[in-house]
Amino acid sequence: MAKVAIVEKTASRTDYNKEFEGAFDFDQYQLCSDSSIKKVLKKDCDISIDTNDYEWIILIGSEALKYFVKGTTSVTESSGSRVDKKFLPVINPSMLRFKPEARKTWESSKDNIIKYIKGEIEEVVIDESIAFGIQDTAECNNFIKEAIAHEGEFVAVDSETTGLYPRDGYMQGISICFDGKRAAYIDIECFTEETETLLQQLFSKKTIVFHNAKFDIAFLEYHFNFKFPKFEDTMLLSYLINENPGMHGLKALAIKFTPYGDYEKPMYEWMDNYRKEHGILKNDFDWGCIPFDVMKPYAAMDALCTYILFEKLKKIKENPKLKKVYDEILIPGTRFLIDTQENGVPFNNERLRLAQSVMQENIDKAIAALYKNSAIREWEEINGKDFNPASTVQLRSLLFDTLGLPPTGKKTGTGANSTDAEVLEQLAEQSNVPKLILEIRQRSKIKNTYLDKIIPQLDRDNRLRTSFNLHSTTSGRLSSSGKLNMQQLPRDNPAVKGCIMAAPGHKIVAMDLTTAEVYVAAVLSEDKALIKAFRSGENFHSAIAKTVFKLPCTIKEVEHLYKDRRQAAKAVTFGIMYGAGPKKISEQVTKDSGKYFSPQEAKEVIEDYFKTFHALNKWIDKNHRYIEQNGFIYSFFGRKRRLPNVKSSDAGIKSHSIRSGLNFLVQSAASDINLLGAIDMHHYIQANDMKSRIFALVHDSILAEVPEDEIEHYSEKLQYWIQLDRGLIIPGAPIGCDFEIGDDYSMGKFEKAYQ
DNA sequence: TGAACAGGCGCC
DNA sequence: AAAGGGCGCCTGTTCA
Repeated sequence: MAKVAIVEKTASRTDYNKEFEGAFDFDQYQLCSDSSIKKVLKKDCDISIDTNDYEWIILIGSEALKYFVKGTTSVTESSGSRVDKKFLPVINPSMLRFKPEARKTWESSKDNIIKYIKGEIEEVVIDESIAFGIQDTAECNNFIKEAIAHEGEFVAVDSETTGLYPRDGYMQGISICFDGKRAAYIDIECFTEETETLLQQLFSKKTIVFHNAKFDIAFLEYHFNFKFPKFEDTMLLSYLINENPGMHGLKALAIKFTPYGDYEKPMYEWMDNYRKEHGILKNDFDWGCIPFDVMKPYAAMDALCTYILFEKLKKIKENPKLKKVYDEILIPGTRFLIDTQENGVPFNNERLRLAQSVMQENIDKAIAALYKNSAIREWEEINGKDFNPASTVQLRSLLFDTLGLPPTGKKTGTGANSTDAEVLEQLAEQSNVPKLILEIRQRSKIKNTYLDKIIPQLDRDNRLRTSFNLHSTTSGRLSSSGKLNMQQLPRDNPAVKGCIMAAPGHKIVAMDLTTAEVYVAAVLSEDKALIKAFRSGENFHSAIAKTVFKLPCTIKEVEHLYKDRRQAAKAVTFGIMYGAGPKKISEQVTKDSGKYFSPQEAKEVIEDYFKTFHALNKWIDKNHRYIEQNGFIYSFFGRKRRLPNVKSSDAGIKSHSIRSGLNFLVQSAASDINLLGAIDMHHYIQANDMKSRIFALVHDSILAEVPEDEIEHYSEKLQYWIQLDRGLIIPGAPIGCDFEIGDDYSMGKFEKAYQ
C-alpha cells in the first residue's frame, strides 16, 4: 500500500477523514503559514515533513497547494489532478457547507485521488510521438496534405503569436491536430505560397476547432487572409457547460478533461529562468524570444488538447436549448465580434490630448487648493511623508484623526471607516478637504483609466481596437476588456466620449433600447397593466407613475406635476428588476430626488406597485419558486443559469442566488435582443455592401460610424432588426429604439465644455 | 518583484 | 429579518 500524507491548513479533519475512510492509509499534517497561529498550535504544526517519505501527498485547500507547489494559486483549477509528480491538490471539503456548488468538484476530485493512489491512473508521457515540431517546408506541406486527406471532419488549430492583437504582434507558428492522437507545431518561417494554399484548402474543407476562435481567426485573417467557413470553439462550449467566468482557459480545461494535466508548466519555468538570467520584468517579456524547440511540445499540445476537449465538450450540444444558443448566438457572435473589434473605435488624437491636459490642470488646481489647508501639512509632519490623495488609508487618517471629522458610520468591507463618494459628500459641510478629494478622484479616474490609457494604444489609423468577450458573464451579456473597457466610458462627462469622432463625411450613430429589461419583464409576465404602459407610447416612467398612484392628470403632465412620484415609480421599477428591498429603494430615491424618502414610504410604494402590476408579482413569485426548487433556470433565448447555491444554508447566499436568477431572466433576454439585432444588422451591412461600421456594443446599445448618406438606411434597418419578432414582443408595441446622431459620441457636448 | 487583496468607481 | 443584478480596472497596501 502506498504511503500517503494529507496536508491541510485548518483543523477540521472530520470531513475528509470520513470521505477517505478505508481507501488507503494516510498520515495527517497541519500546515500553519500564519506565524501567530503557528505559535499557538505548535504541537499540531508540521510543515517540515519530508516529502521523500511519501509516495503521495494530498493537499487540502489552496494554502497547502501554495506551500508545496510554487507558482500555483488556484486549487479549483488543479483539484483532483496530479501536480509535480506526487502532489494531489483538492478543494477544502469544509467549504461545502457554505458552497454546495463545489460538491461536484469535491466528489470527482476525491475519486481521482483514490484512483491515483491505487495506481489506476497511468502516467502519460508527452514526447515526440504525440507532440512534435516542423520547420521544414516539405514536411510541413506533407503534414497538411495528410490532414486534408484524413477522414475526420474536425481539425484543431491553435496559433502562437507575440501579441494579443493582430497589429501588436506577429505569428510564430500554428499547431494542428487532426486525429486526436498527435499534433504538430509548424514554424511560420517554413511557410511558402503552396503552404498557404494547402492551409486554406484545409480550412475550407474541414470544420476548424479553436479554443477562443475570436483570437485565432483575427490573427489568421489579418496576417494571412485565411477564411474559416466552418469553425467551432471549445471555450464557448465550456461556457455553455458552466456559465461562471474564470475556468474556461485551455489550461484549466486540459487539467480537468485531458490526461495531460498542466503540460505547459515546464515552459513557464523556462520563461522564469530566462527572465531571471536576463533581468527582465514579467511585463516586459517578449514571447518572440522563446526558441522553437522550447515552444514546440507545448504549442502542439494546445492543439491536441483542443481536439480532445472538443470531443468531450461537444456533448453539451445534445441540450437543444444550449445548442441553439451556440449555433445562433455564440458562433455568429464570434464572427460579428471579430469584425467589430477589427473596425475599431475611431478616436480623435487632438481631442484626447486636449482633454488630457485639461484634466491634469484641474487635478493640479485641486491639489494646490488642498495644500492651502494646514491639516495636510500637519498630517505630513505627523507621518513623515507626502500625503497621497489616492490612498484611502492616508485619507482615512487625515479625515478622522488629523481633521477630527466625525465618521458617518459607513464602513468598508473590512470594517474600516469608508471614504467613498457618499461619505465625502456628507463630510463636505464641515471641511473643504472632502470636496477637493472628490474632484481629484473624479478627474484622476478619467485621466488614468481612459485618456492616459487610450492615447498610447491607438493604432496608426487612430482607432482603438479592444476586446469584446462572449464568454465572461453569467447572464450572456458581453463584457469588454483589454486595451479599454468600452462599456464603462463616463456617461455624462463628455471628456472621453467626445474624443470618439466620426471620420469626415460620417456620423456617430448611437442606438439605445429604451427600458429593455422592463420590456422583457412585461412580455414574459404578460402583465396587462405593464403592457399597457408600453402600448401607450408615452414616457414609460410617467405612465407607470400615473397608473400606480392613480394620478389625476395626463401622462405628459406627470413629469412636472408629480416629479417625486415619478422618481419613486422609476426607482421601484428598476429596483424590482434587481430584487431590491425597501431600504435600498429608499436610499435610491433619496439620492435621486435629494429629499429623504423613508424605507416605510418605499415599502408602501412597492405594495402599491405590485397591486397595480399583479401579474408581474405572480410571475416573480413563480420564478422564485422555480429557481429555488431546481437550482437553475433558462432564459427566453435558451441560456442556462445554474444556481446551486439556492440550497445553501446561509440565508444571505441563498437569497442572493434567487435574486440573481430572476435578474438573469430579464437581463439575459434584453441583452440578447441587442446582440441578435447587431449580428443581423452586421450581416445586412455585408450583404448590401454598406459602408456603415458597428464598432461597439454596450449591453443595450449599438454604436456605429455611418457615412452621412447611409444614416437613414442604417437607422431604419437597425431598428428593423432590433424590433424583429423573435418571439419576445408586445404585439403592436415593439421594443423602443432611441437614436442619437452626432459628429462625436458626446453629441456635441465636448465642444461646449472644452473648446 | 509579483501577486493578492482592499477600496473605490466607471458603465448598463 | 433583510435582502440591488451584471461587469472591468484603477491605485495603494501588504506579504512572500
